[in-house]
Amino acid sequence: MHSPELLKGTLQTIVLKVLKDHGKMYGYEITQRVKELSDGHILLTEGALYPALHKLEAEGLLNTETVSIGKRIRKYYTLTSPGKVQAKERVAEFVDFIQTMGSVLQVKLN
Amino acid sequence: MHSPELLKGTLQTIVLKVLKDHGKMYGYEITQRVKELSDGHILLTEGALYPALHKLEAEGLLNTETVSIGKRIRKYYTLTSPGKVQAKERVAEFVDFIQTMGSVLQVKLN
DNA sequence: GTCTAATACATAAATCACTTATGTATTGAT
DNA sequence: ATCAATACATAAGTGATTTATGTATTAGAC
Repeated sequence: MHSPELLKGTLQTIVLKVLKDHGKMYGYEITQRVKELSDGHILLTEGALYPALHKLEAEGLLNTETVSIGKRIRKYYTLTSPGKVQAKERVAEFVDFIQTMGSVLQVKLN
Repeated sequence: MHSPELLKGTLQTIVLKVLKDHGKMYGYEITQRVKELSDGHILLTEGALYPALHKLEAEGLLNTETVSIGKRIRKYYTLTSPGKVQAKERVAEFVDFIQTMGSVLQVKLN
């Protein structure tokens, strides 16, 4: 894991983009996918993820569909149309931020 | 300005690296330099900067030298030896973080 | 056949960096 | 003279995230 400080403010961006790239997903699946994509470096905590999902849903960026797998419950999330727009915007904003930080820290990112 | 969320956790890294690159600097000067380097995108607030400087000093990463310019006071900060090491580590950590985020968000940074 | 880890959701209290607000005082510009 | 910029500082409030806790199912190890 990285110093978790840096991760602050990136959770929603990560969730939106991962959902955009992988379509319908449920919470636990998102944590696993992000763990995979980050090579074990980013471990989303449930205490952060679930409230974030609820918030994004309340803002109309996500739709939910609850499915029963045997006796276990899964809540699948998908992006709404505004959600797709937001995903794009958030990623663009992040890239922009990185560019700026590159200038300030005088580092090359590639 | 960017969404300020993303900036969280980067303040110490910025301060340490700017001090490493520009040598002896005082607080206000740091805000101006960062503003310049970031093309006006990153505006450090005093309420964040001064406490951060005090904290870094308390941790032994910075040395201070108070100078009177006429009747105005300036507190110049320089990196200590551990401060230089930290500057390097923090930047490396940030670059690492960016790399990881690039994988998760599937974006190319360059 | 039972115990542990993994799966899967959820919420509440505590933390902590940072914003916002406020304060003091000097200097330069109009 | 007045306002903006320079230059420091601290305290209250905010809010995303961590940590802690809770419930319940399923798969694998021994």
